[in-house]
Amino acid sequence: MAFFNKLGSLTRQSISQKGQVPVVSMLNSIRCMSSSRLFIGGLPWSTDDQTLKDAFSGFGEVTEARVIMDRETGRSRGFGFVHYDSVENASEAVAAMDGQDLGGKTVRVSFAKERRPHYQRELTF
DNA sequence: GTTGAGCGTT
Repeated sequence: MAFFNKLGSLTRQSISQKGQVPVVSMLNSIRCMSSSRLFIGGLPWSTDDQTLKDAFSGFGEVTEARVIMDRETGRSRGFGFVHYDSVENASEAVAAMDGQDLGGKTVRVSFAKERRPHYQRELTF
């Protein structure tokens, strides 16, 4: 199952990270995977919400798809978020879409970090 | 008419 394969991958990845207590970053990885929100990086500048949703709608119900726009210029910042109705579907999307070509760019798909209030932005855990 | 690692206005 892709979910547990990815968990093992993230665990090994977190243990090799520098400057962090392994168990802390491992718990962060597990916490991220308990969510069905995905971070999508490396998007072409032309990608919009609907394009993003279409690209990720083959692995389950996409409840939200958003390309983050620059608040001043209104142009894409080249990344976005996709929400699924379940963690399992999100996991399948990571396995299937990470590293794939989308509009000529190689996209990076991973579980999103927990969205935190601004006053906690500098905190790791 | 530009950019290319990152983690989002509610």
